Amino acid sequence: MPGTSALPTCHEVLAAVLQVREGRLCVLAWQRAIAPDEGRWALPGGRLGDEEDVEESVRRQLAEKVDLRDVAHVEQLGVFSAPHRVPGARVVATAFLGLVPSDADPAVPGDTAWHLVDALPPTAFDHAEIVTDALDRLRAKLSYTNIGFALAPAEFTVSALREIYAGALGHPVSATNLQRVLTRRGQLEPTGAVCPPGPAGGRPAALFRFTRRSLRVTDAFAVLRPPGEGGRAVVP
Amino acid sequence: MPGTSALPTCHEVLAAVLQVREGRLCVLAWQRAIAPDEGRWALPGGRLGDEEDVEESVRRQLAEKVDLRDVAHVEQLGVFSAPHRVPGARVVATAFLGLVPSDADPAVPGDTAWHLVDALPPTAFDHAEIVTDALDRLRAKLSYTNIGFALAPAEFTVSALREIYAGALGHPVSATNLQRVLTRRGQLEPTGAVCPPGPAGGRPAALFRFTRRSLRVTDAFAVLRPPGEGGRAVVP
DNA sequence: TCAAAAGTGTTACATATACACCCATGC
DNA sequence: GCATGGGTGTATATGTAACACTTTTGA
Repeated sequence: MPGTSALPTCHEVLAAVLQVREGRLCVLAWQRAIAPDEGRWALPGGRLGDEEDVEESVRRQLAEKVDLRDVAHVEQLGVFSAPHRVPGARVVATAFLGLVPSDADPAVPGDTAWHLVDALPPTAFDHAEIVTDALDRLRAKLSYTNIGFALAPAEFTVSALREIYAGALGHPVSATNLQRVLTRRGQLEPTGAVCPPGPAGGRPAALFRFTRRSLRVTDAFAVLRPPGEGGRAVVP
Repeated sequence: MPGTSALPTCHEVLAAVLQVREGRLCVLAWQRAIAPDEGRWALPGGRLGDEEDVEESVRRQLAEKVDLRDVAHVEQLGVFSAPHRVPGARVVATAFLGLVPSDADPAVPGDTAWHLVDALPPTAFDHAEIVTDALDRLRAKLSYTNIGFALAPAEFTVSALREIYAGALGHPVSATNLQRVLTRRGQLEPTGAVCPPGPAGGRPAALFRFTRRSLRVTDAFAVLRPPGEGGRAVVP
């Protein structure tokens, strides 16, 4: 049986934590102080513990870097398992996407910083690939789920939300259409409150919130939906 | 640091291999002959080898159950890592979705059989959950990718394709609309040949093929696409 | 000529984009 | 009043579902 021999492997979890900061999408990373890959930037994470699954592990380890309450959504991206992806004994990694609302400003350790995703400094091991996968996942899900809730504050104006979507997607987004699409899908509701205008004047902006703050597919069955269901599929 | 201690773990791969057989979606499983979970049905897979990544491993191991040429598509579903998901030493599993064209009839070992996904016999460990994830993934991707190529023969009539889609999705599908949608997206092209009608007569059906036989997103950016791009996004 | 199966045309509907227009506030 | 930003109305484009209708064969 070629290839097998069942040397024990270690298992680690790694998270690409994304946040829109000042309209630009950023990822959290820390700078390695020791070899291998000394000086390069690595994603937060660490060894899987004996009595936790990978989801629990990544949440536990993120709590060491940022306040867990700041991480609004975590989801698995996939396994990175190239035999020599890190030097030394074999380590298989499960990669995660984590999202932080744009109004959170968690205290991070001194070796840790936010980096613009499109100006990433040299990264350790295969971590750049994980960031790419996280970006792809986020951008895809922005179009067919309510995942925006995890990037937005609890309450926000449509303008603020527009800026978040534009920053995350990397292209301009129309506030007009964003509001209409999200409202039609039942993702957005007005809080009733308004946000006073700035010094330059202008009509006060209404405040909105996401109706749900957990992941939900809002545009399932784009085609080939079951007959007779008319509108959108209902995904519980 | 709670939870950690870094006992070495083993890593296995598991595959939910799906095929539409006689219009019904089936999954490949083998019956365990020994404890634990003796007599229950398990997904094909096995230990990760030292010099292969998980993708290579699952393809290698599937080759032991079915001819590799019969497996048209393999993709990662995710990690299953509950601490005691299998008895004894800890094993972390990477689960895969595998797809076999409906005209393939691979020789499978004596302990292995195809089962209707909606009448699955008792399964071993957490394998039922993997099958559920595989189903969800397949059904979602049928609506926004060309993944149907992996379930269909090299050439087929629209009627045959309709039956495959209906079997996989679990609900009726209109041949008329299926042809139009897939054609418009550039997934389908006529081969020029026709298939003679059966004994009951009828107009001979044209034969079609998928234009590409590797996974491709054909309906990206359902909403919130970049401004001015008009039609569909181009995904290389 | 009729029944059966395949394929096309047409209409209705849903949803998204673009853009013009109206609203509410500070100065 | 006027500039500034916020929000709505409306036309247009796209794409899918439903269904009637035509085409092509075997008996």
